[in-house]
Amino acid sequence: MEDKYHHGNLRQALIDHGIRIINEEGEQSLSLRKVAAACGVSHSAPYAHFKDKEELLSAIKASVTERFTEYLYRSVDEVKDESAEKAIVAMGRSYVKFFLEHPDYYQFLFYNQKITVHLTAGEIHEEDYPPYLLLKELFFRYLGEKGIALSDEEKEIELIKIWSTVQGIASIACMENVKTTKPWEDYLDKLIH
Amino acid sequence: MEDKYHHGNLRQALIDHGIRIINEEGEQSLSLRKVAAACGVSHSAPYAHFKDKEELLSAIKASVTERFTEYLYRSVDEVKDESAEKAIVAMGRSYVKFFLEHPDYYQFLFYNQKITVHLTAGEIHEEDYPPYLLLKELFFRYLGEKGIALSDEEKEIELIKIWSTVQGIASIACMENVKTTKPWEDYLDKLIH
DNA sequence: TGTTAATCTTGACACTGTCAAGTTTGTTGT
DNA sequence: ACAACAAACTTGACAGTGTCAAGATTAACA
Repeated sequence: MEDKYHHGNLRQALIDHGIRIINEEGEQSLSLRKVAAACGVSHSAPYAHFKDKEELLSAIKASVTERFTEYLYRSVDEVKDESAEKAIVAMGRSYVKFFLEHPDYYQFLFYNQKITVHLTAGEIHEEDYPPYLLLKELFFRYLGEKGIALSDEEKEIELIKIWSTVQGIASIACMENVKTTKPWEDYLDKLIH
Repeated sequence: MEDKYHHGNLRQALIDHGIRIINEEGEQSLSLRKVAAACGVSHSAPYAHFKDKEELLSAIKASVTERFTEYLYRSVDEVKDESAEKAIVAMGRSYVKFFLEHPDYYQFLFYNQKITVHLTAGEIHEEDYPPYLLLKELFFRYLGEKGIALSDEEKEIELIKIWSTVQGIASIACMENVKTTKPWEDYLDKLIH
């Protein structure tokens, strides 16, 4: 750092301060100039690392997605000695909890149509979206433990149903204008019918 | 209209052009000045009707929510002679279809944390959120038709599960970066287990 | 008909994203 | 060691933004 002309690691600093600002002040109030100032560089410095604001947001989004994925894996790991059903519920709870702990991340991750996640490279299909992979793995383990046999099609339908339920509950829990009468945790207990 | 100093119905014109712009160019590119220009009025004119940009967006949001609700009711009405289960599926399909037809509305309706819907006045609780009321009505009819008896708690849990599943599927269907292998309609067929 | 309040305009301000041009520094080839 | 080059960063400018204050126009009403 210090007072060098070259920052040293501006790219990562921009991402980190960007995440902090989004979480503290909301996405709306994140500006390139503000992030630059937070990193102690001039207002145009970010353009050496990102084509435009969109590209910085995309990088921030990828970074948040990584943290989200780690968060899910950690929660599942904590109950790794118990049943797959417990693990799925644990994952669902963490899924929602993550966004309640970081209220601005939900909108940021899922609802910037102009931003596409680039975890590695290219578009993300369900098949290589890490949270989905985790759920898939757990669900297959669940089917094994229960001795349930399903066709591939039935499996996918069930998977999408579970995933979308969790996603939907997170969505509802994050909506400030819609309140459920029961705490959201209650809706996750019977995630698998 | 004409060349009068007083527009006549500027408030509604701002809302209508606002909706059009959001749907044509996306929410990001909606500015107060642009809407004002579209209405043929000076850049500060909107301030006679809305405190700030947020308040205009809030009015637009309420207007879109109304259209959304109407859209759902219409689709349910089209199958009013069939079973409640069919109606629920029809509603689910329309729920998703509405946002696929108006790609910018999804983010706009659900993910502007700073905007709260004011359909009549005050916050919206699940209890008086019209789409939820519709689903509730259909679900109770479904239970009657099937002769299923549930406790109030069980009823609510099932309702939230159905609602969040539909919401989640809409969410997934609207995500450009996540693609399912099957068309989203397939995941709605077995909405009720 | 005169007063008042609502509606709209004009002008200004700070802030935004972006670009062009110039400056500093690390790297690389000889 | 040194020149050449490319990457990283600065400075300055531009159009567009939300918002406010002050003034102009008009409708409504006493």
